[in-house]
Amino acid sequence: MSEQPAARWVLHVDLDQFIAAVEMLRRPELVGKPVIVGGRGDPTERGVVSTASYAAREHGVGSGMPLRTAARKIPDAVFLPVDKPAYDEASARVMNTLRALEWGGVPVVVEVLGWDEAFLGPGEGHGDLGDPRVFAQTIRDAVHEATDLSCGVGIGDNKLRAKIATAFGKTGEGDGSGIGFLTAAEWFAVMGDRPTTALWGIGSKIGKRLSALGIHTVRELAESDARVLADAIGPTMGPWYHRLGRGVDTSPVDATPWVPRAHGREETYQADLGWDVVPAEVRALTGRVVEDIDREGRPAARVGIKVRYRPFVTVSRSLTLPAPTNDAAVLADAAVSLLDRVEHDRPVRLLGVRLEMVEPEGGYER
DNA sequence: TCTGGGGTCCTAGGACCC
DNA sequence: TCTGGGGTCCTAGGACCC
Repeated sequence: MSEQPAARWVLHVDLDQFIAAVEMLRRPELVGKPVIVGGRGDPTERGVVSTASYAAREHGVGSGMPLRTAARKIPDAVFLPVDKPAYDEASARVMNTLRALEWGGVPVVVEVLGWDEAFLGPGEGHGDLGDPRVFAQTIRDAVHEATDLSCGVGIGDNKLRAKIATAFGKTGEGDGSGIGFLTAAEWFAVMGDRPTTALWGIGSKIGKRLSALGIHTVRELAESDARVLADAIGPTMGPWYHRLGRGVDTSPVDATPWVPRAHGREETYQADLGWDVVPAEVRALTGRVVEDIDREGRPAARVGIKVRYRPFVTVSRSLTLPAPTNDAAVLADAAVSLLDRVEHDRPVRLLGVRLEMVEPEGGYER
């Protein structure tokens, strides 16, 4: 009673503590130490942790935690600023290494997910794929050889299961082998009793809404009524969560280069901003985003701003331009005009500007 | 002690059109 | 007498991911 076609292997590659590992490559003396990368590297400033090394994670420090909280937990940790160009470069080396691999006699298909993750699938016209565990180890060896970085690999019969499987091989989360395995045959034995938030795509908010419906585990989600979920959560998301519960995912591994839909900049200020300087800041942020869309070569069709007054008090406003443009002055005027639609009675903690680009001819491929 | 910064996609309600 | 139904676009907000 399989819900899926015969296994067609998907592998998920995830670099270990990627950002911290890149920092350790150029500062070998940091290996084994609690290293925390985030913000400008000053734990007395507003900012959060981007990545903590495994040694730091042992003390309860993790991504998203305020730097000040991390500093309280590990006063003698090494704090480093985020160095985006260095991670871009290391990531490109890893992805190029993956794209050079062959599996079953033809190049693999590589779908990049971010700086430190990718899905790999068999290429068109492949021959015998052999044992996917053998290829998983080939991946780990090749990445280590080319970059000195280590990675975990998840093996699944679709992307969802491959992604979840990765953690099962990681030190601290799994058996430490570096390779995890999860297919339809193991789905309910492995995932059935876990909370719905163990699924990729269900976070704390949806987890709570599902709990309110009496759905706490992956098995309960799989056995729930998709129509009830559609009514309660929405016609698209409800049925999708139901498929997640069953481990169903038919999306292909797709190497099509990603075409960005929008670019934005936001900044949390170390000291809250008075309204006398807010318009100038919005203009400056807009100017930086215009540089990004100029590189994309498509004009902006919509402009949005975000204003945060205090933690958790955030509003956004947006408008559609009369005609698409990449004229920096016009876009800055539009962004500033949106400020008229928000309250001016309190100082500002964060400002954001977002430009949505016109669709390329023929629309987005994915 | 007090939540970054980069994104994507979905939902809901109102306006408007035929 | 008494407010259809389908569709699109726009805006604000929410949720999720890395």
